[in-house]
Amino acid sequence: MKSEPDTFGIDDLYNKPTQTEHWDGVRNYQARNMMRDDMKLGDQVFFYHSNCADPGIVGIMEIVKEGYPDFLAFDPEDKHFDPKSDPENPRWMMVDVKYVRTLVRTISLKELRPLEELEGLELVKRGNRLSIMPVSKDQWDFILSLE
DNA sequence: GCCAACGTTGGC
DNA sequence: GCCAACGTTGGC
Repeated sequence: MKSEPDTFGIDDLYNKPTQTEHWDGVRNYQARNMMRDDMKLGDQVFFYHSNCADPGIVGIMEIVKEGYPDFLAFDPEDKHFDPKSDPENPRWMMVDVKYVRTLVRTISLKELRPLEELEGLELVKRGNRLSIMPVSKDQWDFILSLE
């Protein structure tokens, strides 16, 4: 899962009282579908810092609440408000994530991109802008072995 | 700040 | 249903 560290980084999650936060503001159908259908309680997730000096994987989180309506979409005052979503028929979903740990170092996109083992990883595909993407068990283990 | 890549919107 | 216009993402 990607987030911009200037907006909400791994340290912000760490500093939450319960080290837990809802992953709000996702307004992309593919990403929504993954939160709604694929992410299960206890699943581990990489925290990725995007749009910053050194984009890459910085930590690990865990799903502590499965997909439910993104209530910010209902709030006209909120920047993520979407008039087409309402409580009767919510268009956008989110999950709750909990901090697990920060990696001892950032595993940068630059470093991951050329690795043969990660061919097929969504993150390193050209032009990828998805903010949530799947990682296979093999890819996960391999990436962590680089830490 | 630039710009390529991509998703969404809306006229037709 | 096509596709041009537009807005956004995110690496660099």
